[in-house]
Amino acid sequence: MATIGEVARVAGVSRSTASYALSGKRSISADVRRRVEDAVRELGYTPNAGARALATSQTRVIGLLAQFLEDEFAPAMLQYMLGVSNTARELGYDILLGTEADGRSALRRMTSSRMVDGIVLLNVAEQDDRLPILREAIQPGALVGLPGDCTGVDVFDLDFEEAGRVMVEHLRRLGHRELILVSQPQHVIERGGAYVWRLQNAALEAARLSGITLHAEFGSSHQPEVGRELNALLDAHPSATGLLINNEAAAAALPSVLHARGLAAPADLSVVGRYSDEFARTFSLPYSSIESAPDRLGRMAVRELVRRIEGQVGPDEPHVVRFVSPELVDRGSIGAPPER
Amino acid sequence: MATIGEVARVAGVSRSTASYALSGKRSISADVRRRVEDAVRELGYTPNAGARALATSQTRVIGLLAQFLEDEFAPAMLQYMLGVSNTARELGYDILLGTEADGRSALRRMTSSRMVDGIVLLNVAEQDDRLPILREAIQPGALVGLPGDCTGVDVFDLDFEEAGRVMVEHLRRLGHRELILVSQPQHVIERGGAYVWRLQNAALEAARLSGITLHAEFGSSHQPEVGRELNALLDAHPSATGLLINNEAAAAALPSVLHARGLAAPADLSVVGRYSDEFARTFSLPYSSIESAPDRLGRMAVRELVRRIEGQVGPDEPHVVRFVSPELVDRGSIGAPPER
DNA sequence: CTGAAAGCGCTTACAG
DNA sequence: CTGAAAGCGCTTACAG
Repeated sequence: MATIGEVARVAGVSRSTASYALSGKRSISADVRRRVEDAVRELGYTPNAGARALATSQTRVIGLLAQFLEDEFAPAMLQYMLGVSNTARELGYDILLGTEADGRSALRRMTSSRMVDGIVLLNVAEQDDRLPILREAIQPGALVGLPGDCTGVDVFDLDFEEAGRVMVEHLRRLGHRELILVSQPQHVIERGGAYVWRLQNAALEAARLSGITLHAEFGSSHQPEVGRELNALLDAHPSATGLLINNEAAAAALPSVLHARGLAAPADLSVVGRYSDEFARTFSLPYSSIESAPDRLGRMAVRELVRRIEGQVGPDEPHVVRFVSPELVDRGSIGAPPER
Repeated sequence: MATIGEVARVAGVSRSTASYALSGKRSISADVRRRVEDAVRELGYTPNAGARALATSQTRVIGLLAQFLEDEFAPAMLQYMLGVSNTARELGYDILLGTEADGRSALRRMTSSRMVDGIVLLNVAEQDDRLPILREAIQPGALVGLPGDCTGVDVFDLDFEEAGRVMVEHLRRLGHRELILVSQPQHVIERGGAYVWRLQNAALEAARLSGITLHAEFGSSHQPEVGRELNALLDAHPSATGLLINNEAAAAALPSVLHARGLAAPADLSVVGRYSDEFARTFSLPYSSIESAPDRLGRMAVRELVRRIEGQVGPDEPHVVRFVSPELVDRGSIGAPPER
C-alpha cells in the first residue's frame, strides 16, 4: 500500500509538499499540485487512518453505544442507530459500534484508547452508570435520552411529559372519560428508564386535572405475555373508551388482540401510541401515534456532537438539553367514545 | 492522557521495558513488572490505539457492512449485525459499522485507509458489486450470503436449497398436495438476492418430483401490501392446504390475515416459514419455521475471519464455503391437510 | 533481564 | 511556493 513518501517520490517533491498539496493547507503551484494528484492516482494512494490520527489527534470516528436489553424492544433501537450512523457519515465520520451488555467497559475502551473523537449514548437511564465514565473522558458526548444529571453532555430526547399530556388531552376533548395507559415493563423503570414515568406521570396529572379516570399499567416487552396482559386490561376496565400505548411490544401485539375481541378502532375503542412512523410501517400499525422521531433525535445528537468535536462550540460553552415536541400522526384511530 | 513514556519514567525503566512488561513478550523481573503495573494504575494508562495500529499494522477492528435496502425487512438484518458484533467483541475486536447505501465506498474507505483488519459483508448478492473491491483489499473478508463467485473470501449461508426441499417434503409426508410459496419481492431477485430463487427452485423441483402442485409467488416487503397479496393468494388458490413463507414481512403480516379470514393453523391451513427464532418471538409468530440462524451465521463468519486475520489460516489456504443445515423449529402449525 | 534506537505513516511548525 | 526535520505514541529487532 502506497505511502505519502512514495507519492512524494513519484511526484518529485518532498513529503511535506505532497501532504500540503492534498490537504490544501498552504498554497501550491498548479504544476506541483497536478504532479501530486497524478501520483496519487497512479499509486492508488489513501492516507493511513491510524497514522493520521496519531499526527492530528483526530480519528474522525464516533463511538455509538447501543444496548439491547432484555426488557426493551430491539427493532425500535435500530431506528436510533441508523439515524446516528447515517448522519455521522454525511458529516464525514465513521461509527465504532458497541453493542455489548457492559456499556461501561466499551465506553472506557473507546475513549481512553482514543479510538473515537466523540461518543453517542443511546438508551440513557435516569442514573446511567456510563455517564461518570463519559464525563471523565476527554471526548465530548451526546445522549439520546434524559438522565437525572445532564452536566457535561449534550442531551436530546422526546418531550415525554408533553407526550403524555397530549395523549390525554386529545381524548378528553373528544369526550373520553376513562382511559387505559400501557407503559413499558416495570424493570425498565427500575433500571432507570425515566421516559416511562415521565410520560405516565404527566398523563396521570393531566387526567387528574380534568377529572378523567386513567388506569396506568405496565406491560411486558415480550410476546405473547403482552398480548395476554392487554386482554386482561381490557377485561378489567370494560368501560374504558381509550387506550394509550407507551410500549412498542404492546403496540405490535394490539392488532391481533383487538381483532380477536372483535373490536375496531376508533369505533369501539380509541387508540393512540408512542412510536415512530417507521415502526408503524414495519408492524403495519393502524393507530394514530406520537412520533418518537428516532432518526431525528439521532441526527440532532450527532450534529451537536460534531460541532463540539470540531470546535464550533467552545469547551466551556454550556451544554444543551433539547426536547423534541411530540407530534401526533393521525392514522384515524381516535374518535369520539362509542355511545353505550 | 498518559503515554508509555510517562509510565516508563514513573516506573524508572525504559519505554521498551515498559512495553514488554505490558505485552509479556519477553521475560521481565518480578520487581520491574510490579513497578510498571503500579505506574499504569497510578497514571490510568491505556495504550493509544492509533499509535499501536501504526506500529503493529493491526487495528483490532473489523468492518461490518450492512445495508438497509428498501425491499428488505430491517428487523431481520439486526439479528445478523448483533451476531457479528457480539462475537467480534468476545474475540477482542471492535466493530466499525458501515450502513450507507453505497457499500462500495464504505468498503473502499475502511480497507484502503487501513481502519480495519478484516471485513464482514452482510446481505451479499449473486453479483455483488462490493466483492471486486473486497478482493483487491489486503484485508481478508467473510460473507454472510452466497455470491456467484466465492473466490478469495470465506462464505457462510443457510442452505436455502435444502430449506426449500425440507418445507415441501415435510408437508408432502403429511398428505398435502397443493401448496403456496410466498417469496421475497421480485426486486430482491433482480438485485441478485440469490437465496430467493435458491429456495424457490429447490421447492419447485421437490414438488415436481413428488407430483405436488406448488404455486410460487413473490410478496412485497411492506405492509399493508403484503397483507393484501396474501389474501389474494389464498383467494386464488382455495384448495391449497399449505403455505410456505420465505418473506419476513409476509410472515409478520400473516397472523392478522389468517385471523380475518377465520383460518387457524394447522386446522385449516398448514404454515411453515423461514426466519429466526428471535424474529418469531419479536413478532409473536406461532408458525413452525426453518431457523435462519442469523446469530450463528454472523458468529461463524467472524470466527473464520479472525482466524485469517491472526494467521491461524495461511493466506493461500483455501477459503471455505459453509452452509448451515436448515433446522425446522416446530411450533405446531403443520398438520395433516383438512378433510374437504 | 534491560536499554537505546529505529521505524510505522502521517502532519505541521520552522526556515528559506 | 517548497523542503528538512521534529513529533505523534507505540512496538520490536538489535545489542549488551
